[in-house]
Amino acid sequence: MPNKPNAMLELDNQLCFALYSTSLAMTRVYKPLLDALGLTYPQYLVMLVLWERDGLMVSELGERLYLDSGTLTPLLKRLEASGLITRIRAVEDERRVHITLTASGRKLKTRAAKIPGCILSASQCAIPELVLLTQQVQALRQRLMA
Amino acid sequence: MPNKPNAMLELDNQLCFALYSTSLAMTRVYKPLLDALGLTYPQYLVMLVLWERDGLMVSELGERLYLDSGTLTPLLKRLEASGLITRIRAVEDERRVHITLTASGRKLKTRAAKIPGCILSASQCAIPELVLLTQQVQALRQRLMA
DNA sequence: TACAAATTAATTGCAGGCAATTTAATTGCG
DNA sequence: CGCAATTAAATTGCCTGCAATTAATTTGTA
Repeated sequence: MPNKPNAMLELDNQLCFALYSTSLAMTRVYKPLLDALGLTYPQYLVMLVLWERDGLMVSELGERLYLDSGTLTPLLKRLEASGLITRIRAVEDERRVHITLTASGRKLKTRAAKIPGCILSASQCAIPELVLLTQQVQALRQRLMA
Repeated sequence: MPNKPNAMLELDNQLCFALYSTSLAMTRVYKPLLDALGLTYPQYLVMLVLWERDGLMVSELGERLYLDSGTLTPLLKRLEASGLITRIRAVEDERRVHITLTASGRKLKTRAAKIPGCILSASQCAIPELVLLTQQVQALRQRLMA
C-alpha cells in the first residue's frame, strides 16, 4: 500500500544518519573552541568526566564514556603528554591505572566553563527543548544498548 | 542562585555527548548486520545515497553526507575494491569522478532492505516518535551548520 | 590566446573507535 | 598451595574524519 516501497532505506528518513551527521556537525562547532584549549573533542569528554570525579581507573572512564581501552589508552597518553593528567598504576592492584588531574588539568576547567554557553548559542535552541531532546536521545541510547 | 554552578559542564547534561554516544551505540547495533553485507557503516551510507541516485560525483556524495574528499576518496576506493562501485573520470570534465553502482552493488540493496526493520526493533521505539526525533535532530544539524 | 584564479579529487598526517590479541596481575577453586 | 580462569590495560591493525596541501583540469579574463 505505501507508494514509496523503499522509504525506510532513504537516507533522510533514517535516525541513524541524523544522529551521525549531527554529532559530526556538533564536533565541528566545538573544534575552534577546543583548539584554543589544546583538546580534541574526545579528550574534552575525558576531562569533563575527571572534572566531575578525579582519580578514576581507565575502565571506569570507559564505562562513563562507553569507550574501551583500545580507544582510551592512546588518548590518555596524549593527555598525559599535554601535562593535564597523570597515569599511575594502583599499588593495591597493579593491573589498574588511575587517571588523575594535574594542577594544570584542574585549572583548565575555568577556561572550559565558557564552552557550554557558546555551544548553546550555536545550537539556536531554547533550553527546555534542548533538555528534552537530550533526554530523548539518552533514552534511545539506553534502548540500543539493551 | 543555582545550587549546581557547574551543571552545564556535567557530562550527562550535555546534548553533544548524548548525540556522540548514541551515534556510536547505533553504529554498534549496525555492525553485525553490516558485517554480513561486507560493509562498514560509512560505506553503507554511501550505498544508501547511490541506491537513491546513481552516478553522483564525489563532491555530490560529500554534500549529501557532509563529508569531504579526504574521507570519501579512500572509502570509495575500498568500495571499488569490493566490486560494488566504479570510479570513472568524467570525459567532459576530467577533474570530476562519477561513482556508479555495479550490478553487484545494485543487487546488494535487496539484502540491505531488511536492515531498517532490524534497527527499528532494536531501537524499541514507536514509529511516530522515531520520525519526530529524526526531524528534531535534523533541525538541530541545520542550525549547527548555519 | 595566455595565464591567473577556481574547482575537483587525491594525498598526507594525525587522532579517534573498535575488534582481536597480548601481557601482566589477581582470584578462586581443587 | 598451585594453577587455571578471570580481569585490566596495552597493543596491533584497519577504517574513518578532517585539516592542510598537492595535482590536475577548467574557467574567466586581460
